[in-house]
Amino acid sequence: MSKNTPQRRPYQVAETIKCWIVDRQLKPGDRLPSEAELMDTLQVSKGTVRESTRVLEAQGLVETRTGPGGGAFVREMSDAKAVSLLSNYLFFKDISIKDIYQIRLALEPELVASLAGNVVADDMIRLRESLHSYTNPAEDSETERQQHLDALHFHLMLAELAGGNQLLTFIIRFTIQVLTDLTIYNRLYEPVTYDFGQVGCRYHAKILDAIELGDAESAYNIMREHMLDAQRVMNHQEAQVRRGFLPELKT
Amino acid sequence: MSKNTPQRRPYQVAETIKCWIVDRQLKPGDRLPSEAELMDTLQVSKGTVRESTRVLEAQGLVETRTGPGGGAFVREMSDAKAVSLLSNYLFFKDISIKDIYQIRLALEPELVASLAGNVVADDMIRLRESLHSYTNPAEDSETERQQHLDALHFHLMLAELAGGNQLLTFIIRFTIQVLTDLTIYNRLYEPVTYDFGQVGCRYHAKILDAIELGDAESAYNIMREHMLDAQRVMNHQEAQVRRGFLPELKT
DNA sequence: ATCTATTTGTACGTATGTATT
DNA sequence: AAATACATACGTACAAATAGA
Repeated sequence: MSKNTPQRRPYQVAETIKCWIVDRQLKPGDRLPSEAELMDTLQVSKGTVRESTRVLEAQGLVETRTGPGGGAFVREMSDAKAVSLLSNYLFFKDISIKDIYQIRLALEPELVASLAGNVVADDMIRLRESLHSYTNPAEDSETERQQHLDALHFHLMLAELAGGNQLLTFIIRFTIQVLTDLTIYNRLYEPVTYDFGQVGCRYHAKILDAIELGDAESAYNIMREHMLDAQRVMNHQEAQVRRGFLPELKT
Repeated sequence: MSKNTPQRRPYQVAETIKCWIVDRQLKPGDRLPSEAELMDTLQVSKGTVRESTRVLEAQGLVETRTGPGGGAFVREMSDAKAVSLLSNYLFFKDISIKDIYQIRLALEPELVASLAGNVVADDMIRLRESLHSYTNPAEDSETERQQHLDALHFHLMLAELAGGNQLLTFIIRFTIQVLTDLTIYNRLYEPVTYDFGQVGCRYHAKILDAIELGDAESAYNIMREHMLDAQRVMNHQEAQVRRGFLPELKT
Protein backbone atom coordinates (compact mmCIF):
# COMPACT_ATOMS: atom_id res chain seq x y z
CA MET A 1 0.00 0.00 0.00
CA SER A 2 2.99 2.28 -0.36
CA LYS A 3 2.47 3.61 -3.88
CA ASN A 4 -1.24 3.96 -3.42
CA THR A 5 -3.76 5.61 -5.72
CA PRO A 6 -2.78 9.20 -6.24
CA GLN A 7 -6.40 10.11 -5.71
CA ARG A 8 -6.97 13.81 -5.76
CA ARG A 9 -8.14 15.56 -2.64
CA PRO A 10 -11.41 16.93 -4.05
CA TYR A 11 -12.52 13.38 -4.78
CA GLN A 12 -11.53 12.17 -1.35
CA VAL A 13 -13.64 14.93 0.12
CA ALA A 14 -16.54 14.14 -2.21
CA GLU A 15 -16.39 10.47 -1.23
CA THR A 16 -16.36 11.41 2.41
CA ILE A 17 -19.47 13.51 1.96
CA LYS A 18 -21.19 10.70 0.08
CA CYS A 19 -20.47 8.45 3.04
CA TRP A 20 -22.06 11.01 5.32
CA ILE A 21 -25.15 11.01 3.14
CA VAL A 22 -25.40 7.23 3.39
CA ASP A 23 -24.45 6.78 7.02
CA ARG A 24 -26.44 9.66 8.43
CA GLN A 25 -29.28 8.88 6.05
CA LEU A 26 -29.50 12.44 4.83
CA LYS A 27 -32.58 13.24 2.79
CA PRO A 28 -33.08 15.66 -0.09
CA GLY A 29 -33.18 19.14 1.37
CA ASP A 30 -30.77 18.40 4.21
CA ARG A 31 -27.91 20.82 4.48
CA LEU A 32 -24.27 19.89 4.39
CA PRO A 33 -21.68 21.72 6.49
CA SER A 34 -20.64 25.12 5.19
CA GLU A 35 -17.43 25.62 3.27
CA ALA A 36 -15.75 27.02 6.35
CA GLU A 37 -16.77 24.04 8.46
CA LEU A 38 -15.59 21.58 5.84
CA MET A 39 -12.26 23.36 5.55
CA ASP A 40 -11.95 23.08 9.30
CA THR A 41 -13.08 19.51 9.91
CA LEU A 42 -11.40 18.01 6.85
CA GLN A 43 -8.34 20.22 7.00
CA VAL A 44 -8.41 21.26 3.38
CA SER A 45 -8.34 24.59 1.65
CA LYS A 46 -11.28 26.52 0.35
CA GLY A 47 -10.48 25.72 -3.25
CA THR A 48 -10.48 22.01 -2.56
CA VAL A 49 -13.80 22.20 -0.79
CA ARG A 50 -15.31 24.10 -3.68
CA GLU A 51 -13.98 21.65 -6.24
CA SER A 52 -15.57 18.78 -4.33
CA THR A 53 -18.94 20.46 -4.13
CA ARG A 54 -18.75 21.10 -7.89
CA VAL A 55 -18.16 17.38 -8.33
CA LEU A 56 -21.16 16.45 -6.22
CA GLU A 57 -23.21 19.06 -8.02
CA ALA A 58 -22.19 17.73 -11.42
CA GLN A 59 -23.22 14.26 -10.32
CA GLY A 60 -26.61 15.63 -9.37
CA LEU A 61 -26.31 14.85 -5.68
CA VAL A 62 -26.33 18.35 -4.22
CA GLU A 63 -27.34 21.88 -5.10
CA THR A 64 -25.91 25.07 -3.65
CA ARG A 65 -27.48 28.33 -2.64
CA THR A 66 -25.84 31.58 -1.63
CA GLY A 67 -26.74 33.88 1.18
CA PRO A 68 -27.52 33.32 4.86
CA GLY A 69 -28.81 29.84 5.50
CA GLY A 70 -27.32 28.92 2.16
CA GLY A 71 -24.85 26.20 1.43
CA ALA A 72 -24.88 22.79 -0.18
CA PHE A 73 -28.07 20.77 0.08
CA VAL A 74 -28.68 17.13 -0.63
CA ARG A 75 -30.81 16.72 -3.69
CA GLU A 76 -32.63 14.02 -5.58
CA MET A 77 -31.25 13.97 -9.09
CA SER A 78 -33.67 15.39 -11.61
CA ASP A 79 -34.87 13.29 -14.52
CA ALA A 80 -33.39 15.76 -16.97
CA LYS A 81 -29.99 15.54 -15.33
CA ALA A 82 -30.04 11.75 -15.45
CA VAL A 83 -30.96 11.83 -19.12
CA SER A 84 -28.17 14.29 -19.77
CA LEU A 85 -25.57 12.17 -17.96
CA LEU A 86 -26.61 9.04 -19.80
CA SER A 87 -26.27 10.78 -23.13
CA ASN A 88 -22.75 11.74 -22.16
CA TYR A 89 -22.07 8.04 -21.86
CA LEU A 90 -23.39 7.42 -25.34
CA PHE A 91 -21.70 10.43 -26.90
CA PHE A 92 -18.81 8.53 -28.46
CA LYS A 93 -20.80 5.40 -29.07
CA ASP A 94 -22.80 5.06 -32.23
CA ILE A 95 -26.42 4.62 -31.36
CA SER A 96 -28.77 4.18 -34.27
CA ILE A 97 -32.48 4.62 -34.55
CA LYS A 98 -32.74 0.87 -34.83
CA ASP A 99 -31.11 0.47 -31.44
CA ILE A 100 -33.62 2.79 -29.85
CA TYR A 101 -36.52 0.95 -31.40
CA GLN A 102 -35.16 -2.41 -30.35
CA ILE A 103 -35.39 -1.23 -26.77
CA ARG A 104 -38.78 0.35 -27.18
CA LEU A 105 -40.06 -2.86 -28.73
CA ALA A 106 -38.96 -4.78 -25.69
CA LEU A 107 -40.00 -2.36 -22.97
CA GLU A 108 -43.15 -0.51 -23.96
CA PRO A 109 -45.39 -3.56 -24.27
CA GLU A 110 -44.24 -4.59 -20.81
CA LEU A 111 -45.04 -1.08 -19.62
CA VAL A 112 -48.61 -0.91 -20.84
CA ALA A 113 -49.26 -4.42 -19.58
CA SER A 114 -48.31 -3.31 -16.09
CA LEU A 115 -50.46 -0.22 -16.53
CA ALA A 116 -53.62 -2.10 -17.47
CA GLY A 117 -56.34 -1.48 -14.93
CA ASN A 118 -54.09 0.77 -12.87
CA VAL A 119 -54.70 4.18 -14.40
CA VAL A 120 -57.08 6.51 -12.59
CA ALA A 121 -59.95 8.06 -14.54
CA ASP A 122 -58.39 11.50 -14.42
CA ASP A 123 -55.25 10.37 -16.18
CA MET A 124 -57.28 8.36 -18.70
CA ILE A 125 -59.05 11.56 -19.69
CA ARG A 126 -55.78 13.41 -20.17
CA LEU A 127 -54.43 10.60 -22.30
CA ARG A 128 -57.54 10.46 -24.44
CA GLU A 129 -57.56 14.20 -24.98
CA SER A 130 -53.95 14.22 -26.09
CA LEU A 131 -54.92 12.03 -29.03
CA HIS A 132 -56.99 14.81 -30.59
CA SER A 133 -53.82 16.52 -31.76
CA TYR A 134 -53.09 13.84 -34.33
CA THR A 135 -56.40 12.24 -35.19
CA ASN A 136 -56.67 14.21 -38.38
CA PRO A 137 -54.08 14.35 -41.16
CA ALA A 138 -51.70 17.28 -41.00
CA GLU A 139 -52.00 20.00 -43.60
CA ASP A 140 -48.45 21.25 -43.71
CA SER A 141 -45.16 19.65 -42.77
CA GLU A 142 -44.82 21.87 -39.73
CA THR A 143 -47.99 20.60 -38.05
CA GLU A 144 -46.99 17.14 -39.19
CA ARG A 145 -43.81 17.46 -37.21
CA GLN A 146 -45.76 18.71 -34.24
CA GLN A 147 -48.01 15.67 -34.49
CA HIS A 148 -45.02 13.39 -34.28
CA LEU A 149 -43.85 15.19 -31.19
CA ASP A 150 -47.29 14.89 -29.63
CA ALA A 151 -47.41 11.20 -30.45
CA LEU A 152 -44.05 10.72 -28.77
CA HIS A 153 -45.32 12.70 -25.83
CA PHE A 154 -48.15 10.22 -25.50
CA HIS A 155 -45.63 7.47 -24.88
CA LEU A 156 -43.88 9.69 -22.39
CA MET A 157 -47.12 10.19 -20.47
CA LEU A 158 -47.59 6.45 -20.31
CA ALA A 159 -44.08 6.05 -18.93
CA GLU A 160 -44.68 8.71 -16.29
CA LEU A 161 -47.74 6.82 -15.06
CA ALA A 162 -45.72 3.70 -14.36
CA GLY A 163 -44.86 4.94 -10.89
CA GLY A 164 -44.29 1.34 -9.96
CA ASN A 165 -40.99 0.91 -11.74
CA GLN A 166 -39.01 4.09 -11.88
CA LEU A 167 -36.07 2.54 -13.64
CA LEU A 168 -38.35 1.34 -16.40
CA THR A 169 -39.88 4.78 -16.60
CA PHE A 170 -36.49 6.38 -16.87
CA ILE A 171 -35.26 4.15 -19.67
CA ILE A 172 -38.37 4.74 -21.73
CA ARG A 173 -38.15 8.45 -21.04
CA PHE A 174 -34.62 8.39 -22.31
CA THR A 175 -35.45 6.66 -25.57
CA ILE A 176 -38.29 9.06 -26.20
CA GLN A 177 -36.08 12.04 -25.42
CA VAL A 178 -33.61 10.87 -28.04
CA LEU A 179 -36.33 10.53 -30.64
CA THR A 180 -37.79 13.89 -29.70
CA ASP A 181 -34.45 15.62 -30.14
CA LEU A 182 -34.03 13.94 -33.49
CA THR A 183 -37.44 15.08 -34.62
CA ILE A 184 -36.68 18.63 -33.60
CA TYR A 185 -33.18 18.94 -35.00
CA ASN A 186 -32.84 16.45 -37.77
CA ARG A 187 -36.31 16.45 -39.21
CA LEU A 188 -36.57 12.74 -38.80
CA TYR A 189 -39.64 11.07 -40.27
CA GLU A 190 -39.23 12.98 -43.49
CA PRO A 191 -39.96 12.28 -46.24
CA VAL A 192 -43.11 10.72 -44.97
CA THR A 193 -44.24 7.81 -47.05
CA TYR A 194 -46.18 6.55 -44.13
CA ASP A 195 -48.69 8.41 -42.05
CA PHE A 196 -47.36 8.17 -38.55
CA GLY A 197 -50.00 10.39 -37.06
CA GLN A 198 -52.99 8.49 -38.38
CA VAL A 199 -51.71 5.00 -37.80
CA GLY A 200 -50.24 5.91 -34.44
CA CYS A 201 -53.48 7.41 -33.29
CA ARG A 202 -55.38 4.24 -34.03
CA TYR A 203 -52.88 2.17 -32.08
CA HIS A 204 -52.88 4.61 -29.20
CA ALA A 205 -56.65 4.57 -28.95
CA LYS A 206 -56.76 0.79 -28.92
CA ILE A 207 -54.07 0.66 -26.26
CA LEU A 208 -56.01 3.04 -24.07
CA ASP A 209 -59.11 0.89 -24.45
CA ALA A 210 -57.21 -2.19 -23.34
CA ILE A 211 -55.70 -0.34 -20.40
CA GLU A 212 -59.07 0.90 -19.31
CA LEU A 213 -60.53 -2.60 -19.49
CA GLY A 214 -57.62 -3.91 -17.47
CA ASP A 215 -56.75 -6.23 -20.29
CA ALA A 216 -52.99 -6.49 -19.84
CA GLU A 217 -52.49 -9.06 -22.56
CA SER A 218 -54.24 -7.05 -25.24
CA ALA A 219 -52.42 -3.90 -24.23
CA TYR A 220 -49.15 -5.80 -24.48
CA ASN A 221 -49.94 -7.21 -27.89
CA ILE A 222 -51.22 -4.01 -29.42
CA MET A 223 -48.24 -2.04 -28.22
CA ARG A 224 -45.91 -4.71 -29.55
CA GLU A 225 -47.61 -4.53 -32.93
CA HIS A 226 -47.36 -0.76 -32.83
CA MET A 227 -43.64 -0.92 -32.13
CA LEU A 228 -43.01 -3.61 -34.75
CA ASP A 229 -44.84 -1.46 -37.22
CA ALA A 230 -42.78 1.60 -36.41
CA GLN A 231 -39.63 -0.47 -36.32
CA ARG A 232 -40.20 -1.68 -39.85
CA VAL A 233 -40.36 1.86 -41.12
CA MET A 234 -37.44 2.92 -38.98
CA ASN A 235 -35.16 0.17 -40.18
CA HIS A 236 -34.62 2.21 -43.29
CA GLN A 237 -33.47 5.06 -41.14
CA GLU A 238 -29.80 4.39 -40.88
CA ALA A 239 -29.24 7.74 -39.26
CA GLN A 240 -26.91 7.74 -36.34
CA VAL A 241 -28.04 9.61 -33.32
CA ARG A 242 -26.89 13.19 -33.34
CA ARG A 243 -23.69 13.97 -31.52
CA GLY A 244 -24.30 16.66 -29.02
CA PHE A 245 -24.58 17.40 -25.33
CA LEU A 246 -27.82 18.29 -23.67
CA PRO A 247 -27.64 21.74 -22.12
CA GLU A 248 -27.19 21.91 -18.39
CA LEU A 249 -30.56 22.89 -17.06
CA LYS A 250 -30.93 25.36 -14.27
CA THR A 251 -33.40 23.24 -12.33
CA MET B 1 -34.40 38.16 -20.75
CA SER B 2 -33.33 40.81 -18.27
CA LYS B 3 -33.25 38.77 -15.08
CA ASN B 4 -31.56 35.85 -16.75
CA THR B 5 -30.22 32.71 -15.17
CA PRO B 6 -27.54 33.56 -12.65
CA GLN B 7 -25.52 30.68 -14.07
CA ARG B 8 -22.24 30.19 -12.29
CA ARG B 9 -19.03 30.76 -14.17
CA PRO B 10 -17.61 27.24 -13.83
CA TYR B 11 -20.67 25.90 -15.62
CA GLN B 12 -20.45 28.49 -18.36
CA VAL B 13 -16.86 27.42 -18.91
CA ALA B 14 -17.79 23.73 -18.86
CA GLU B 15 -20.51 24.35 -21.42
CA THR B 16 -18.09 26.25 -23.61
CA ILE B 17 -15.68 23.36 -23.55
CA LYS B 18 -18.45 20.91 -24.36
CA CYS B 19 -19.26 23.04 -27.38
CA TRP B 20 -15.63 22.85 -28.44
CA ILE B 21 -15.75 19.08 -28.19
CA VAL B 22 -18.80 18.97 -30.42
CA ASP B 23 -17.84 21.65 -32.92
CA ARG B 24 -14.21 20.67 -33.35
CA GLN B 25 -15.17 17.00 -33.23
CA LEU B 26 -12.61 16.21 -30.57
CA LYS B 27 -12.00 12.52 -30.00
CA PRO B 28 -11.07 10.62 -26.84
CA GLY B 29 -7.41 11.32 -26.16
CA ASP B 30 -7.45 14.83 -27.58
CA ARG B 31 -6.02 17.44 -25.30
CA LEU B 32 -7.84 20.51 -24.11
CA PRO B 33 -6.04 23.82 -23.59
CA SER B 34 -3.98 24.07 -20.41
CA GLU B 35 -5.29 25.85 -17.33
CA ALA B 36 -3.19 28.88 -18.15
CA GLU B 37 -4.52 29.06 -21.69
CA LEU B 38 -8.09 28.69 -20.53
CA MET B 39 -7.60 31.43 -17.93
CA ASP B 40 -6.28 33.61 -20.68
CA THR B 41 -8.74 32.94 -23.50
CA LEU B 42 -11.85 32.80 -21.30
CA GLN B 43 -10.72 35.53 -18.95
CA VAL B 44 -11.42 33.65 -15.76
CA SER B 45 -9.32 32.83 -12.75
CA LYS B 46 -7.47 29.66 -12.04
CA GLY B 47 -10.01 28.50 -9.45
CA THR B 48 -12.85 28.83 -11.92
CA VAL B 49 -11.00 26.85 -14.56
CA ARG B 50 -10.24 24.11 -12.08
CA GLU B 51 -13.85 23.92 -10.91
CA SER B 52 -15.03 23.51 -14.49
CA THR B 53 -12.50 20.79 -15.10
CA ARG B 54 -13.77 18.95 -12.01
CA VAL B 55 -17.30 19.22 -13.39
CA LEU B 56 -16.35 17.73 -16.74
CA GLU B 57 -14.35 15.06 -14.96
CA ALA B 58 -17.26 14.17 -12.70
CA GLN B 59 -19.46 13.85 -15.75
CA GLY B 60 -16.95 11.43 -17.22
CA LEU B 61 -16.08 13.58 -20.22
CA VAL B 62 -12.44 14.35 -19.50
CA GLU B 63 -9.53 13.05 -17.46
CA THR B 64 -6.54 15.02 -16.25
CA ARG B 65 -2.90 14.16 -16.02
CA THR B 66 -0.11 16.07 -14.32
CA GLY B 67 3.37 16.74 -15.57
CA PRO B 68 4.66 18.09 -18.85
CA GLY B 69 2.35 17.29 -21.72
CA GLY B 70 -0.31 16.84 -19.09
CA GLY B 71 -3.64 18.60 -18.89
CA ALA B 72 -7.24 17.70 -19.52
CA PHE B 73 -7.97 15.07 -22.14
CA VAL B 74 -11.25 14.15 -23.78
CA ARG B 75 -12.36 10.75 -22.66
CA GLU B 76 -15.03 8.19 -23.47
CA MET B 77 -17.00 7.58 -20.31
CA SER B 78 -16.24 4.19 -18.80
CA ASP B 79 -19.02 1.68 -18.28
CA ALA B 80 -18.38 1.68 -14.56
CA LYS B 81 -18.76 5.44 -14.39
CA ALA B 82 -22.03 5.34 -16.26
CA VAL B 83 -23.35 2.65 -13.95
CA SER B 84 -22.27 4.72 -10.98
CA LEU B 85 -23.99 7.86 -12.25
CA LEU B 86 -27.20 6.02 -12.97
CA SER B 87 -27.26 4.58 -9.48
CA ASN B 88 -26.96 8.10 -8.14
CA TYR B 89 -30.19 8.83 -9.97
CA LEU B 90 -31.89 5.90 -8.30
CA PHE B 91 -30.43 6.54 -4.88
CA PHE B 92 -33.52 8.20 -3.42
CA LYS B 93 -35.94 6.19 -5.48
CA ASP B 94 -37.10 2.85 -4.21
CA ILE B 95 -36.16 0.20 -6.69
CA SER B 96 -37.22 -3.32 -5.83
CA ILE B 97 -35.95 -6.65 -7.03
CA LYS B 98 -39.22 -6.99 -8.88
CA ASP B 99 -38.49 -3.85 -10.85
CA ILE B 100 -35.13 -5.18 -11.92
CA TYR B 101 -36.62 -8.45 -13.05
CA GLN B 102 -39.40 -6.74 -14.93
CA ILE B 103 -36.75 -5.09 -17.05
CA ARG B 104 -34.66 -8.21 -17.45
CA LEU B 105 -37.76 -10.10 -18.53
CA ALA B 106 -38.36 -7.57 -21.25
CA LEU B 107 -34.81 -7.07 -22.46
CA GLU B 108 -32.83 -10.28 -22.18
CA PRO B 109 -34.97 -12.35 -24.52
CA GLU B 110 -34.62 -9.58 -27.07
CA LEU B 111 -30.89 -9.64 -26.50
CA VAL B 112 -30.34 -13.35 -27.10
CA ALA B 113 -32.59 -13.25 -30.11
CA SER B 114 -30.36 -10.62 -31.68
CA LEU B 115 -27.32 -12.70 -30.72
CA ALA B 116 -28.53 -15.88 -32.40
CA GLY B 117 -26.12 -16.91 -35.14
CA ASN B 118 -23.90 -13.90 -34.48
CA VAL B 119 -21.49 -15.22 -31.88
CA VAL B 120 -18.07 -16.33 -33.04
CA ALA B 121 -16.85 -19.80 -32.09
CA ASP B 122 -14.27 -18.41 -29.72
CA ASP B 123 -16.85 -16.63 -27.63
CA MET B 124 -19.14 -19.65 -27.71
CA ILE B 125 -16.37 -21.69 -26.12
CA ARG B 126 -15.86 -19.15 -23.36
CA LEU B 127 -19.57 -19.10 -22.66
CA ARG B 128 -19.81 -22.88 -22.54
CA GLU B 129 -16.86 -23.17 -20.23
CA SER B 130 -18.29 -20.67 -17.80
CA LEU B 131 -21.21 -23.01 -17.22
CA HIS B 132 -18.98 -25.59 -15.54
CA SER B 133 -18.87 -23.49 -12.41
CA TYR B 134 -22.49 -24.20 -11.59
CA THR B 135 -23.37 -27.47 -13.26
CA ASN B 136 -23.01 -29.36 -10.00
CA PRO B 137 -24.82 -28.57 -6.77
CA ALA B 138 -22.88 -26.45 -4.32
CA GLU B 139 -21.61 -28.05 -1.14
CA ASP B 140 -21.52 -25.07 1.15
CA SER B 141 -23.35 -21.78 1.11
CA GLU B 142 -20.22 -19.90 0.15
CA THR B 143 -19.71 -21.74 -3.14
CA GLU B 144 -23.44 -21.47 -3.64
CA ARG B 145 -23.12 -17.74 -3.49
CA GLN B 146 -20.23 -17.85 -5.91
CA GLN B 147 -22.33 -19.92 -8.29
CA HIS B 148 -25.00 -17.23 -8.28
CA LEU B 149 -22.40 -14.63 -9.10
CA ASP B 150 -21.06 -16.76 -11.94
CA ALA B 151 -24.54 -17.30 -13.28
CA LEU B 152 -25.10 -13.55 -13.26
CA HIS B 153 -21.76 -13.12 -14.96
CA PHE B 154 -22.98 -15.37 -17.73
CA HIS B 155 -25.73 -12.89 -18.48
CA LEU B 156 -23.20 -10.09 -18.39
CA MET B 157 -21.06 -11.89 -20.96
CA LEU B 158 -24.07 -12.19 -23.21
CA ALA B 159 -24.73 -8.49 -22.88
CA GLU B 160 -21.13 -7.62 -23.72
CA LEU B 161 -21.38 -9.61 -26.94
CA ALA B 162 -24.28 -7.52 -28.17
CA GLY B 163 -21.91 -5.02 -29.71
CA GLY B 164 -24.73 -4.04 -31.98
CA ASN B 165 -26.77 -2.15 -29.44
CA GLN B 166 -24.63 -0.52 -26.82
CA LEU B 167 -27.52 1.11 -25.04
CA LEU B 168 -29.17 -2.28 -24.63
CA THR B 169 -25.89 -3.70 -23.38
CA PHE B 170 -25.56 -0.92 -20.86
CA ILE B 171 -29.03 -1.32 -19.42
CA ILE B 172 -28.60 -5.04 -18.97
CA ARG B 173 -25.20 -4.51 -17.48
CA PHE B 174 -26.74 -2.13 -15.01
CA THR B 175 -29.45 -4.52 -13.86
CA ILE B 176 -26.90 -7.29 -13.43
CA GLN B 177 -24.60 -5.00 -11.50
CA VAL B 178 -27.42 -4.23 -9.08
CA LEU B 179 -28.15 -7.90 -8.54
CA THR B 180 -24.46 -8.68 -8.15
CA ASP B 181 -24.05 -6.05 -5.48
CA LEU B 182 -27.10 -7.40 -3.70
CA THR B 183 -25.73 -10.92 -3.78
CA ILE B 184 -22.44 -9.74 -2.37
CA TYR B 185 -23.72 -7.47 0.34
CA ASN B 186 -27.18 -8.61 1.24
CA ARG B 187 -26.89 -12.33 0.74
CA LEU B 188 -29.81 -12.34 -1.58
CA TYR B 189 -31.11 -15.71 -2.71
CA GLU B 190 -30.99 -17.07 0.80
CA PRO B 191 -32.60 -19.14 2.13
CA VAL B 192 -32.58 -21.17 -1.03
CA THR B 193 -35.66 -23.24 -1.50
CA TYR B 194 -34.93 -23.37 -5.15
CA ASP B 195 -31.76 -24.41 -6.80
CA PHE B 196 -30.75 -21.45 -8.91
CA GLY B 197 -27.48 -22.94 -10.01
CA GLN B 198 -28.90 -26.20 -11.36
CA VAL B 199 -31.97 -24.78 -13.01
CA GLY B 200 -30.08 -21.77 -14.31
CA CYS B 201 -27.42 -23.96 -15.85
CA ARG B 202 -29.97 -25.98 -17.79
CA TYR B 203 -31.53 -22.81 -19.16
CA HIS B 204 -28.18 -21.33 -20.02
CA ALA B 205 -27.08 -24.42 -21.90
CA LYS B 206 -30.28 -24.49 -23.91
CA ILE B 207 -29.94 -20.83 -24.73
CA LEU B 208 -26.40 -21.36 -25.98
CA ASP B 209 -27.61 -24.20 -28.18
CA ALA B 210 -30.24 -22.00 -29.72
CA ILE B 211 -27.77 -19.19 -30.26
CA GLU B 212 -25.32 -21.52 -31.93
CA LEU B 213 -28.01 -22.84 -34.24
CA GLY B 214 -29.00 -19.32 -35.12
CA ASP B 215 -32.49 -20.02 -33.85
CA ALA B 216 -33.49 -16.57 -32.65
CA GLU B 217 -37.03 -17.53 -31.78
CA SER B 218 -36.04 -20.42 -29.53
CA ALA B 219 -33.38 -18.36 -27.83
CA TYR B 220 -35.99 -15.68 -27.19
CA ASN B 221 -38.49 -18.12 -25.77
CA ILE B 222 -36.08 -20.01 -23.56
CA MET B 223 -34.66 -16.85 -22.10
CA ARG B 224 -38.14 -15.55 -21.47
CA GLU B 225 -39.05 -18.74 -19.65
CA HIS B 226 -35.84 -18.47 -17.67
CA MET B 227 -36.67 -14.95 -16.63
CA LEU B 228 -40.28 -15.75 -15.82
CA ASP B 229 -39.06 -18.60 -13.71
CA ALA B 230 -36.62 -16.43 -11.80
CA GLN B 231 -39.19 -13.67 -11.52
CA ARG B 232 -41.65 -15.98 -9.83
CA VAL B 233 -39.14 -16.77 -7.15
CA MET B 234 -38.06 -13.18 -6.86
CA ASN B 235 -41.54 -11.85 -6.41
CA HIS B 236 -41.33 -12.99 -2.83
CA GLN B 237 -38.21 -10.91 -2.42
CA GLU B 238 -39.66 -7.62 -1.32
CA ALA B 239 -36.22 -6.31 -0.52
CA GLN B 240 -35.55 -2.80 -1.66
CA VAL B 241 -32.30 -2.18 -3.38
CA ARG B 242 -29.56 -1.18 -0.99
CA ARG B 243 -28.91 2.48 -0.57
CA GLY B 244 -25.33 3.23 -1.29
CA PHE B 245 -23.02 4.93 -3.71
CA LEU B 246 -20.65 3.02 -5.89
CA PRO B 247 -17.06 4.01 -5.19
CA GLU B 248 -15.39 6.30 -7.64
CA LEU B 249 -13.04 4.10 -9.59
CA LYS B 250 -9.59 5.29 -10.54
CA THR B 251 -9.85 4.04 -14.12
C1' DA C 1 -36.55 50.23 1.86
C1' DT C 2 -32.03 49.96 4.00
C1' DC C 3 -28.73 47.99 6.34
C1' DT C 4 -26.35 43.97 8.18
C1' DA C 5 -24.82 39.38 8.73
C1' DT C 6 -24.00 35.04 6.56
C1' DT C 7 -22.59 32.18 3.01
C1' DT C 8 -21.30 31.09 -1.53
C1' DG C 9 -18.76 32.86 -5.78
C1' DT C 10 -14.56 34.77 -8.07
C1' DA C 11 -9.90 36.41 -8.46
C1' DC C 12 -5.06 36.30 -7.59
C1' DG C 13 -0.60 35.02 -5.68
C1' DT C 14 2.41 31.50 -4.11
C1' DA C 15 4.15 27.11 -3.13
C1' DT C 16 4.37 22.16 -3.92
C1' DG C 17 4.04 17.78 -6.45
C1' DT C 18 4.76 15.13 -10.60
C1' DA C 19 6.15 13.46 -14.86
C1' DT C 20 8.69 14.35 -19.25
C1' DT C 21 12.89 15.57 -21.57
C1' DA D 1 20.68 15.06 -12.54
C1' DA D 2 18.54 19.13 -13.70
C1' DA D 3 15.44 21.94 -15.90
C1' DT D 4 10.83 22.34 -17.67
C1' DA D 5 5.80 22.29 -17.96
C1' DC D 6 2.05 21.21 -16.12
C1' DA D 7 -1.54 20.14 -12.48
C1' DT D 8 -2.50 20.36 -7.43
C1' DA D 9 -3.16 22.68 -3.19
C1' DC D 10 -3.33 26.66 0.05
C1' DG D 11 -4.50 31.38 1.71
C1' DT D 12 -6.30 35.72 1.36
C1' DA D 13 -9.08 39.36 -0.31
C1' DC D 14 -13.11 40.89 -2.19
C1' DA D 15 -17.61 40.53 -4.88
C1' DA D 16 -22.34 38.94 -5.13
C1' DA D 17 -26.51 37.01 -3.43
C1' DT D 18 -29.96 36.44 0.04
C1' DA D 19 -32.45 36.33 4.43
C1' DG D 20 -33.74 38.87 8.40
C1' DA D 21 -33.89 42.91 11.39
